[in-house]
Order: sequence, then C-alpha cells, then structure tokens
Amino acid sequence: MNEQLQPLKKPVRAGKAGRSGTQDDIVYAHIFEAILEQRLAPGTKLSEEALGEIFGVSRTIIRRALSRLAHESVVLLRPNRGAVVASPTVEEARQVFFSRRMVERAITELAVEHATAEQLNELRQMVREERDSFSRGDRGAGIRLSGEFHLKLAEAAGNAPLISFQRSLVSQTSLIIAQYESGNRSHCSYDEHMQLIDAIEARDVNQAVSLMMHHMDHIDSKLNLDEDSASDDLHAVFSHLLQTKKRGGVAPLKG
Amino acid sequence: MNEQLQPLKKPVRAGKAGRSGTQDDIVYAHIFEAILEQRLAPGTKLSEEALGEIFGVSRTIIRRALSRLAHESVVLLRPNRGAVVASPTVEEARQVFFSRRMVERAITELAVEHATAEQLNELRQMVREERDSFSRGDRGAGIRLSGEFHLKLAEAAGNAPLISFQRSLVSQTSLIIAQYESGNRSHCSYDEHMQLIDAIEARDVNQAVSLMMHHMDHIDSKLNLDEDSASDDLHAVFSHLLQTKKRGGVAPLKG
DNA sequence: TTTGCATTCTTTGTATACAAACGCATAATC
DNA sequence: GATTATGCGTTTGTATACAAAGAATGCAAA
Repeated sequence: MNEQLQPLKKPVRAGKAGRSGTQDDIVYAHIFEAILEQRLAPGTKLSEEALGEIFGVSRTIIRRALSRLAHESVVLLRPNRGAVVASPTVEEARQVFFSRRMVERAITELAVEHATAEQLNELRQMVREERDSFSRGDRGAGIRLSGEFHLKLAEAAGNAPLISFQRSLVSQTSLIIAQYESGNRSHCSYDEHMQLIDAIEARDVNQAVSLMMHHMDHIDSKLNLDEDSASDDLHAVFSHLLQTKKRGGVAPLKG
Repeated sequence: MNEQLQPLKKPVRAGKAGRSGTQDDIVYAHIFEAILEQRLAPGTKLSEEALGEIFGVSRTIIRRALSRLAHESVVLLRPNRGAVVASPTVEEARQVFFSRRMVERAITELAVEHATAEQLNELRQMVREERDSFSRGDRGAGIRLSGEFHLKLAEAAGNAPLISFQRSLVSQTSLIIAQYESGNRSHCSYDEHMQLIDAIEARDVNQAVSLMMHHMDHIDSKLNLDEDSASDDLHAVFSHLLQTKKRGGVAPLKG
C-alpha cells in the first residue's frame, strides 16, 4: 500500500544519520517535494506507519513532519483519522491567489531594492534549470523549480515573515494547480521569470511589479476556477471524500 | 524553577479531557496567551519537563505545542538545547512591522467589503473589553485583547491564509512590544480601534485604510527601534543570550 | 588565580509500548 | 430486504523508557 510514495528519488540514509535534528527535516522535505512535484495527489492518505517504514524512522518523526506540513495547509490533519494531502476548494484557491498577489507585489518591490548580483545569478540559474526541465519533458521538476524560483525571489527580498508565508502559499499553489489546471500547457513560463529578473536587475520597480502581476494573471488564467469546474474530473470533485482504499479496486490517482 | 509559568489562569483539567486532540491545543493556547500577555518574557527558557508537570501532560504534548509556536516564530527551537521565548532583533522587528502594514492594509480593504453586522458588533465588544482592561489597570489583558482585535479583524476579512499569517505577526508584534516599548503608555489605543470599526461599517475604504495605517504608525512610534536602543536596558540587550538560571541570583525579568 | 580538561548531571531526541478511537464487516432484527 | 447493532482490526493518540548531546562542576596544572 501507499505505492505513491516509493518514487522518491533520494533514498534517505535510513536512520543512521548520526547528527540529530536533521531527520525530521529530511522527511519533511521529501514529502513536501513529493507534493510539490505532484507525485502525491490531493486527497492521498498519508499513513504514519507506512511513511515511517519508507523513510526508516519511527512514527514520532513522521508525525512531526506531518504537523509542520499541516501548519502550512499542505496536509490536512483530521483528528483520530490521520493525514491526507490537502485538496483546496475553489474558494480556498481564490483566497490563496489573492494572498499571493499581495505578497508577490511586496516581494518584487523589495527585491528591486535589495537583490544582490549573486542572488540574481542564482535566480537566472534556476530559470535555466526550469526551462531545461520543461524542454526535456520533466514536468514535475519544472513545477518544483518554478515554485522554488518564487521562493528564492522571496529570499532575495530579505523579509523573513514574508519568506515563510510565501513558502506556504507556493506549496498551496502547487496543490491548486494539480487539482485545477485545465490544459497541459507549461503552466509557469520561464521567459516571464527571466524578464522579471531583468527588470529587477535594472531596478525598474514599475516594470518589475507589472511583469509580476501579469505573471500572476497568466497562472490563474490557466486554472478552472471560474465556476465549480464541475463534472470535469470526478476524482478532483470527490477527492475530499476519498481515502486510499486498501483493496486495489478504487485507489484513486494511481497512474 | 520556571516560576513564571505558574500564574496561568485556567488551571487546565489535567489529563482527564476525554476528547482526544484537544490537549495540545489547550497547552498551545496557554503558552501562547502567556507570551501574548507578557507573563513569559523574551528569552525565557521553556523546559519540556517543567511544562509537562505544570499542565499535567507528557512531554509529547508539550513538544507539539512548542513546535507549533516555533513555526509561528514565537518560540525559538534550538537543536539539542531546548526552546526559549523568541527575542526578535531590531531588524526582525522591522521586518515584522513591514509585513504587518502590508497585511493590515489588505485586511482592512477586505473587511470593508465583507464584514457582517454581527462581526462588527463582536469587534466593538472586544474594544470595550480592551478599554475596560486598561482602565482597571490590567495591562496584560489589554495587550492580549488588542492583539485579538487585529486577529478578529482578519477573520472578518475572510481570507484563511491571511488569518494564519496575521496570527503569527500579531504574536510576534506582542513580543516586540515587550522587548522594545519605550514608555508605559497604553500602547494600542482602543479609540483608534473604535474609529476603525466605524469607518468599516460606513464602507469607507479610504478612511478605513488611512486610519489603519496611522494606527500602525502609532504602534511603532512607541517603540525604540530607531537605533540599537543601546545601553538603555542591559537585560533587553542581552536577553537573547540569557536563559533562566536555576540559582535565584540571575533570573532575569522576574518582577 | 586562572585556564583547560574530564567527569557528572541535566535536558533533549527518538523509539516503542500501550490505550483509545474510528471504520469496516458481519450479523441480527424489524 | 433494508437497517441498525455489535465486534474486530487497523490506525492514531499519549506516555514512557532509553540514548545521546550539552551544560555545569570540580580538579589539576600553569
């Protein structure tokens, strides 16, 4: 059961990590990454014991990781009923996008003011990797790198509370894209990212903010948030009710 | 040891709470409230065992509560060295206030749009309680209610991500006030809160936002963030280094 | 007297055992 | 035949035991 979790790339040096305090970070990062790359679909049940076995740690560690994820609204923690990957409703999606516009605007303005040459180089490098991922068809990595770009930009802005808020928003956005993206267009265009970096480097606030706002427009224009996006995808519609059935029959989103 | 924690008002029905899932919430809320009301000063060591004994629960529960608090940057979790009440630096304080201005502006705009009559009544009730607390000299309760006002306003705005961000910002603000407030003026004037509610009820966005921004100005004009606020208070200056000593001698911020 | 080191003691990190809650399946009754 | 009751199995919630990392203390040497 829980086959979805096995494709995790880095196998994790199970248990033996002598240094304390890092194990839960590792588990957290792996689950987070799996969700960000959409290897874990919304609604997927996250069993503590199964995860513990996969990562070679006790339930204590898993529980901590799930707790952190729940605090970022990436995972839903139902009392006595375990954790599932969150499945945002249309309304929740709208709220996340509203917050993101606000935050991205502020981040852009701060980045224009504070971003160093080194940070801009790192950002460019990330966009190149993002472009490469899409061009070789690795959509998962592309989505992850696209999210990390926005996170890195927040770091360049240099405001700690904003960074942590952005982390939560970016991962929720990824979930929303997984659930509501309509076509199969590459959903976070790297050329927009590149233009944005140029504007920041030129210290052109108006241009940078304008580009970022259009970028936001583009992202949510690709989503089906207009109505209930009803009956389009039964799995998405009912994912908040589903749990991974143990008998092979009904297991959702396996492929 | 850890005498600071004993004044907690509600004694907590220790352990016996039949319903599961609520115990960690209770502990979390109590510690959070203690910090918000400044019964727990910045830098105070939070021993897991001591807290467990006080609340009548095991370290497991305490640890979860501390984890949540750390995620909100209210508590600092140092690996292998335990938790302390966070003591924000001047730079961190500035960042928090920057974020708060941004969030409060958005919240105000949304509240003008969405706040119901019932919510406005509740807000007014809170301001009355806040005023009463200050007028009878209960500064702690006043500070707490002042924070809860801003939280309640976020709820009236109706944006979930914003609410959770605001929760984190409000509690950090309270810490900052504890550390940097200069005089002993009542620091969050309830009449400003009341005027704000009036503007929101009148659906006057410009007026409401303007009042909120002035309110923010007033709050941080009462703080000593201008320089390092140096040599004014040694305890405050070094509180980020201090831990609660066990021998009575050096225990900081006891009175 | 002060500085460096080793030992001890306290506190945190992790795993695991046990208890309680929930869901499912079977069975009994209307 | 449908619906509700009941028992079982699985999964989560909590406490506790054990291991490991730091901090404190005392001793020795410069």
